[in-house]
Amino acid sequence: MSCSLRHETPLFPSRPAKFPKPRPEPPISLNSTTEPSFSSINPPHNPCQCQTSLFQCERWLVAISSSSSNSSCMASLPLPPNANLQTQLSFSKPTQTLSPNFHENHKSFQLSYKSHCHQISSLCKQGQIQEAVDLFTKMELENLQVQPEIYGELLQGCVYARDLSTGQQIHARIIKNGEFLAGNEYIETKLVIFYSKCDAYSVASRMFRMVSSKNVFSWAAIIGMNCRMGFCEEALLGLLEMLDSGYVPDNFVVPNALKACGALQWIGVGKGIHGYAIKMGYGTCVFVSSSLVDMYGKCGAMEDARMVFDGIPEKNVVTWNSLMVGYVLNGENEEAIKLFYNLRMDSVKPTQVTISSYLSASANIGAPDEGKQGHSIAVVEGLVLTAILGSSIINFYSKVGLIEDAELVFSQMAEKDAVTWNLIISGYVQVGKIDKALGMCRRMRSEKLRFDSVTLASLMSASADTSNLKLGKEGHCYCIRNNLDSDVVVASSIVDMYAKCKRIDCARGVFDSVTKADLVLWNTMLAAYAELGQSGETLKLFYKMQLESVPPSVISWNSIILGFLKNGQIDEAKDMFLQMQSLGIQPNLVTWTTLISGLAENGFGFEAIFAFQKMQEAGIRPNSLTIVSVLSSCIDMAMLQYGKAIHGYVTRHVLCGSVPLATSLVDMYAKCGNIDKAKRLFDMIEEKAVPIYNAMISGYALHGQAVEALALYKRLEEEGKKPDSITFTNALYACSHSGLVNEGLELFADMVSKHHLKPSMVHYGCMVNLLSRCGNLDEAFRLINSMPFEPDAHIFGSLLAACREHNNTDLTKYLSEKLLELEPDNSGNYVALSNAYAAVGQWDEVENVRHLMKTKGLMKVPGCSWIQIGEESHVFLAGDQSHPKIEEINLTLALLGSQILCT
DNA sequence: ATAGGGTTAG
Repeated sequence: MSCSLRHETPLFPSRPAKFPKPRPEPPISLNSTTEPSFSSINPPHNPCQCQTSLFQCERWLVAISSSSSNSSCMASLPLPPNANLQTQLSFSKPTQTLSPNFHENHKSFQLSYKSHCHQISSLCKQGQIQEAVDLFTKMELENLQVQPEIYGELLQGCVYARDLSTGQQIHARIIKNGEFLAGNEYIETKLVIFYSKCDAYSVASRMFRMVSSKNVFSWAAIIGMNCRMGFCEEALLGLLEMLDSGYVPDNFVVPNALKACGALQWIGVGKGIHGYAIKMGYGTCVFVSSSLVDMYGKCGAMEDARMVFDGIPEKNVVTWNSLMVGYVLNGENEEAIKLFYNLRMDSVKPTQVTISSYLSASANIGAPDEGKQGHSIAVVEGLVLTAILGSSIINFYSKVGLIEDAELVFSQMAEKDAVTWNLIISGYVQVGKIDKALGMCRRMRSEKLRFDSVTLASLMSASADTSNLKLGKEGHCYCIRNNLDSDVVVASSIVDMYAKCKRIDCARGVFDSVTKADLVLWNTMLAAYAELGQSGETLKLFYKMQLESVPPSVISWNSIILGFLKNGQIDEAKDMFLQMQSLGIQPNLVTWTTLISGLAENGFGFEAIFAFQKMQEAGIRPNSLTIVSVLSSCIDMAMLQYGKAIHGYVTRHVLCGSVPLATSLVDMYAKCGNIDKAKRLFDMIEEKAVPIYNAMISGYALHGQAVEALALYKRLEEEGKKPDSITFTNALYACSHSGLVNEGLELFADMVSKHHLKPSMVHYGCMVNLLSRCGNLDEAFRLINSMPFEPDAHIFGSLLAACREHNNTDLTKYLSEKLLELEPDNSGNYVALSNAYAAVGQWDEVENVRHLMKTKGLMKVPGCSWIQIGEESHVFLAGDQSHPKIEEINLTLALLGSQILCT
């Protein structure tokens, strides 16, 4: 899989457009070419003393009021791009001359006036604001005296349509009318409501402060606007000020105030308002009680939310939705799902909100059947597939691993936004379909949607998963150019990307550049050091985070333990394991599994098994990873009986089905000496993955059953599966163990020409071993010369092992010098060395090598629990086929010509 | 009055 972008549309544009910060309101300047903003709108105290004139500002017509002292912009009228100023002016300023037959027509004018007003009103209610304004203009042109209510209706129409610019035109005409409408409470209130609803924050609040007549409606509008725009404290302050000035917050204000409490999680204030609402008799208002349910849910008080909910006699769908949202928010997904069931039983018609929340709950607990029902109900109910509903469905399918279904919904959606795209992208990333994710990114860009921090977090995660440093760097640069790198989530993903691409220095650089690190970011950096076994750096960071008042989570502790284990510091790891518990952090599944596998990998098989028992006593259910680690310890200790017990546990707890686990079990039986049982288990597995074949082949190889091993390799090929590098290591080892030179050579050739695999040092090592064991040292040396790399210690080890046969003192001397120069890095090589000395009878040297091994702490073959150096070597091979050093282990065994000790 | 997206540990 290639993520190269060379021949594709570049994912990240090299010269991105400036990334504008979202602005609630456009800037203003009379001589600027941009749209005027409202920040400089400064309504005069007494509009009737003002004269209003109109100026054109590029495409904008601006109403300017000139009072005696200064002139300021009052409102703006957008003009169509090619509008002629003159016509526009005459259009807005009808002549004052009366038509000659005015009086004759007066009666019919009155009739048409009424019908016009009625028509305007109904047009406004239908949301046809433009048509209403046209009719209104017609009335003005006909010199009909327009009553204040009409302006109110029109403004209300603009509120429905959220049409800011048309409302501004109405405002301008109100100002033009000067004396007639000045100080009209109804109009002023409507204007405040209009600007508030359109989220024109500064105009609305300024105007509200200016108007002489405040009332419950304008207060409600201002509080609501503050709430919507996230100024929750201001909203609540408004409520207090309102009460203070003697206005009585009604059942329209209370929901907004409750919303602010919910957003701030101020449950105390929320409860106060709850009390007020009950006293005022709003308890029966479904708007108020639904808001209470929502507020308690947002504050995490689900019992209270439920109590309010249960006390509502006439619930509507919003009430149900609010409670369900609360459950989802507080992680009580099962409750949310139960509630949906009750809602259905109550014959409540679900809305998009219902389905979205229900799907969130289903996605969170990975309940495919439940979620599918939600999708079906949405279809049956004929709900429109909006961006939000569609996104919820996509999120659900991708979280339960049904990416194809997510794709289908995605293709059906007419209305997609950045969230929709981000969901499908992260869905692909999560299932490892990185190319598809990148393709979606390109499509997203071609639809003129910009990548945001969420897109980049997914992209960085994709780069991390594939160790694609090039893509990662490009993404990082994009983040810098577009100010996305200040987002901690993005920063975490960048740090993780650099760490997984083996650039710990870059990771640390990015980490250090973040000013407000959160827990996840600290944990990301800790994990990066831990993975490398840099326990010192991990620990330093661990202390540093606490100095900066970020309390470590169980994840942080897990990294500390991992760091020590990766560095072989078993005692320190165990100490940390105890420390975390004394500080009240309970080890979780990951902690136990880290500990168990760390102990196993460091050769502490008994301790690993002991820890596994402790884990069960602590009531933590192991998963397949834990079992694999324990099995590797069983193999290590050749504890067939315990391995069988684990097998029983796996069967009882239905943990089967995992490929690594099945592989491990086959491996365990094979390596613990029960090859027949291994074969029986192997045959029982229906869908056999390549690693399971590898385990079985390795088992046969270890038992010297090379013919069976090669037959299995053939079978693997016949079944159309692709042998991998480990398959060849094991099969070559079988040949080498049984001295099957021709078969080995054939395998080696197959590997290169038929399966296009590049032999690694290990494969060359196997071949050298095979050739030299069969006495064909010339061929072995020829192969070494043809290798694309310098021979390593293993190769010399192999050759040394061959010296046992030849008792060639000179060659032993030469090879052992070479090997010692290379500083043999595992005990296998030392063993080979010592065996070679033993073969030529240099027992002093044998003792020297043993001593060397002891001082280097290498008395163990990696993954092998015990060896006996000398004429006979007994080895218990540890590790399953996914052991990180499996190739080395297999080779070491080949070197040793070891015997399996059967139990 | 209610709804959708991203990052960390074995």
